[in-house]
Amino acid sequence: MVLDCALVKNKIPPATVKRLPIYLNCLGNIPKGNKRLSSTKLAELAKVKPAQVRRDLSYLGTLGTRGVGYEISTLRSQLRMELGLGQGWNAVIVGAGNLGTALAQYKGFEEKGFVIVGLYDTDEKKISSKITGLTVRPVEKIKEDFKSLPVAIGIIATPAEFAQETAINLVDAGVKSILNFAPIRIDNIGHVQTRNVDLSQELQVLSYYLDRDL
Amino acid sequence: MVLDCALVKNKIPPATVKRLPIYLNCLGNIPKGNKRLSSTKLAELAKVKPAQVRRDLSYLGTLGTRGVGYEISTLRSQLRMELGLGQGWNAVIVGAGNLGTALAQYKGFEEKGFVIVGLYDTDEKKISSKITGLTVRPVEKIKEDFKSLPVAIGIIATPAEFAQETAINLVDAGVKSILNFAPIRIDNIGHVQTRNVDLSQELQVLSYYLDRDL
DNA sequence: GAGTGTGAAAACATTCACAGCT
DNA sequence: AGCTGTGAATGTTTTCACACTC
Repeated sequence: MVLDCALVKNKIPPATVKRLPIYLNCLGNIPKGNKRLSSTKLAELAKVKPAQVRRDLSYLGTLGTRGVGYEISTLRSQLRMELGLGQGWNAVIVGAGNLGTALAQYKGFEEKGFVIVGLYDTDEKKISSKITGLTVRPVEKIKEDFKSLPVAIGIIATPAEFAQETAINLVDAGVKSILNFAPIRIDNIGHVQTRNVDLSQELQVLSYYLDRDL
Repeated sequence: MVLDCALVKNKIPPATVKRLPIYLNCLGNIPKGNKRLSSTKLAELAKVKPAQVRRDLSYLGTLGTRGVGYEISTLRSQLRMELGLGQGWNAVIVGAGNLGTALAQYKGFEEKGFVIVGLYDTDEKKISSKITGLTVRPVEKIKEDFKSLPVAIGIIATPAEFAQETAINLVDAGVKSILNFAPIRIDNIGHVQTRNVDLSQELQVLSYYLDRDL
């Protein structure tokens, strides 16, 4: 018989994890003053079925009140906690081109509790310039910089050909996970979780549905 | 009994559709000279199980040769055709900020058969400037421009507050689908398929797994 | 022998429908 | 009356395992 270790967190299904950020986002768009909301209302905002909302939220523990609904502020902090967004993860962006700059300026990040603490590039012309209050630093300094300020997440916004070596640098410097926007797949390196975002992928999926639906 | 209409395309499950662009991408990274590949090899490149590859590809019709594998060039064109990428969809980008510029320059798009034919903004200072060979035009001209050159896909890269009205403009001008990068959800408008890409969403999912895995 | 295509099983995800709380 | 939480039903996706082809 397996020992029921106390550290085993109640596992939330991946499909649900993907929706939690959406719910969190929807809550952000609700006018202040509203204190509670029902699964039906949240479902409408998030474009899912009410039963789905209830099932998803039930994985976080019991949050709602029968007959009444969910208290918005409680729900918000529960979602943030569950997603691990309470602690303000430090992140850096490698690649200060248009994509890197766009990401550095992207509203969504700070809002959700990610603090961009560094911006790196190899281009002499960009180094030392300032973008959104951050000074662009040379990539060689990554490891050194991380000694004084540990960074959990590395975001790759370099051209495809430098993405792999950038990933290795980041892992070497100690990041815990990597988000890659370069149009090339990067594999998990050791224990470091890597997620690849292919900006053209969604467009291709759209394209598939373009000729069939209706 | 339901009439078996000839127009009914053999439906491909959504989970499979999402992987087709990944396979296509993997094929692009194979050195020329290789003529065939096995499901095991492709699975390795795409980070899925071999059986998954075979099942997915089997939805496209019989493509492989038993005992031999799949012919790379045939498979490529089949994937492109199935995804509707053969015809070079026209697309425009609204919002010529950093994100819009990054998207305009993004290698992945042209490669996959999307042709960015227009770039629009409201900012006087940006209008008439050139980005990657495209002249930035005022958003008011969208409808007029589309009369001479029909555009299937509108890409929104504006700040959140202008995203909704941009979507309405695009639909009014005749796009068939919309890809939204602004950090706000846009609903399907009429029959126009809308897909929302939240750049911070993946980061939030990463964050969830940051404290549990290992 | 090597590698596909596919029934059948297993795992996972969504939805229904209703008991139970406020 | 209104709305949650959840067993049970249904639908979808993944995986296994093997008959079949080259």
